[in-house]
Amino acid sequence: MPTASQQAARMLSGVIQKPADELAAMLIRPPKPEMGDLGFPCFTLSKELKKAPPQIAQELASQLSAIEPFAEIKAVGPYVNFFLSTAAVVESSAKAVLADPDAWGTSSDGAGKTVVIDYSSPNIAKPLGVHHIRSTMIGSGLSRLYAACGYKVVTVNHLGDWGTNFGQLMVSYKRAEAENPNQSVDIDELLKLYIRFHADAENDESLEEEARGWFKKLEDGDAEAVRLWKIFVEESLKGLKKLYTRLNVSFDVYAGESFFNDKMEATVGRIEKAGLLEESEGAMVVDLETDGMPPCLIRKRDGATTYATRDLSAAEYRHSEYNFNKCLYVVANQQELHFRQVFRVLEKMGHDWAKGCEHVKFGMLSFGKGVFGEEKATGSTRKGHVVFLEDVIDKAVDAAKKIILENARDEEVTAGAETLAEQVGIGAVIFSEYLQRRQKDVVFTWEKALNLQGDSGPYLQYTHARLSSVLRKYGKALPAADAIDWSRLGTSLEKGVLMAIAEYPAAVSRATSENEPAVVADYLLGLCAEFNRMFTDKENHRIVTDDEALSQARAGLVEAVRLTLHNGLALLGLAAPERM
RNA sequence: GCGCCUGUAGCUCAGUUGGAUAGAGCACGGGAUUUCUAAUCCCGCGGUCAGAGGUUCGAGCCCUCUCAGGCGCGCCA
Repeated sequence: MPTASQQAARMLSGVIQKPADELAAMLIRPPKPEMGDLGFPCFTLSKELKKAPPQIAQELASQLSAIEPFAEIKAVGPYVNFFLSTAAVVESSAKAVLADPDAWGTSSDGAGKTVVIDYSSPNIAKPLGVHHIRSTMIGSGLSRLYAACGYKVVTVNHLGDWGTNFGQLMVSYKRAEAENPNQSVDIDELLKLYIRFHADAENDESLEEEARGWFKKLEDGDAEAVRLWKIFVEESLKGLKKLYTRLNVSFDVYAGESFFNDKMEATVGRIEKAGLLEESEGAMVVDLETDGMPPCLIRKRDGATTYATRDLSAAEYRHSEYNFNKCLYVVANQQELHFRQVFRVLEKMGHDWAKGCEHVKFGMLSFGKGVFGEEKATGSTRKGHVVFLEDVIDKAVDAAKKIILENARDEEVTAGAETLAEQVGIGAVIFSEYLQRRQKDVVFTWEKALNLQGDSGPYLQYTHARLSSVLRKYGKALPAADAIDWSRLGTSLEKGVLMAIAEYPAAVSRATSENEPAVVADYLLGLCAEFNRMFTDKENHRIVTDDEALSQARAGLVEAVRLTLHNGLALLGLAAPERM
């Protein structure tokens, strides 16, 4: 079925000597709905026709007669504006949703393609801080977005489970164990050990040396070092997964850095074989001067590999294992140069597939005034300057619970307050990440984190609860979409809601192509605003009325909004409560 | 010094590939509930789109330069 733009372009093509696709590209959306749904600017024609744009618009409009999908075509200033008929809008919105709710917003754009998404990827052995929410939410949003577009998605958590910090932990643990033989190793205890190490190391430089020694032991396979490492990893993962579950986040694969320990030599061999490896200042590097970048360090002076080597190895592994078309790295801005280097080296190695690798970068999270004293601060786990993600979630859940109990309108809400508070509080935390485009830096404040009103997750969830509530009041099953008399809809508020519904699939595909889940969040806020505007106009837009046909059409509209919102919330990982 | 990112209302942000009078939320002031959920909605207030040039019939958007902030630039990851 041709889109409205294509149809408008075809009609224009009949009265202007220009190909329809060229005209379709010129169509724009008028700034206000009263002005029409599509607009054709006449400025460019002005030159060749030697007439004023408004005159051209008049003449064109008079030559066009409004036939479906348009109800009216008229000149407005220098534009020819097209007004869609309500019937046409219903076709691409309410009817489409109700016909197949699960398919609404999905596409087959990515059919047959695989995308690997590397996200969250925290350094373990310490709990997640709020800043981890960025990669975690952007990545999980993208994984659902790509799945909705028909891609096969493989999500990977590239855990930081290797490095000298484990040596530090071992030193700290050994010292603690000497004082207390029953020293625990749960996640909270590990953090204390970490902080303690850095506190102790300030006064005793030998500790750093000792930590490097322990890490060396770990690399050499020393039994005690390996035993401790395994315990640390296991305990960390336990805490981590608990939090992921609450956030509705999951991974297909946990392949941490240690996983590539035995794979890097082969990668270095391939780099060498490609003639890329050269010696520089005692280290082995790949020169990237012709690419305008500093050299990529492959092997340190002491022969050890680097994180670049590890990422090269991981990319090769991922490609051979999953044969991806795209491989996304949801990692902070800071690593931009690193990934540019890695991708370039992969290309130089002859890996054509490296073109499918993409760094999905995002801005930094810092702490606003009042979080750690009166100045802005960047997080430093070493100083104990962390806001734990779990604390943020818990506080948000508490705040939600308080409001739920204050506002509880019926027994069922009160009875389900615990579960609901968890859904709403976490919804607020998740959604706050989607409130701005990923490239923006974020300043964390408790006030923002705990906001449950305005542009927020709870606002969307509240709207969903309202929609559900009206449908309960309507109380009847809706017939098939074709059996509903949609012509009963037609007020400007109703049309606004229908138009908003119709835009959902485009929002999903744009969010995916731009790797920007925030587009969906933004869309949902707009959809809810449209609905709430209509819903609060109780005089003219009552849903349950004595006029059965009208009620049915409006209930159908409500259900279409609800399903769209439901699907959108699911994409972002938010629960869609039916009461609150 | 070089590279990447950001700069839009007091604050936090949108702005759909260059089109019409630049939009939301928060904050502030006013208003809406005898009837489907007020975590909502409506009205008002609020703008030199960082600045200067340029391209264009038309620029928040494209080009150049400047300014401000963030991040990065081999042996931490």
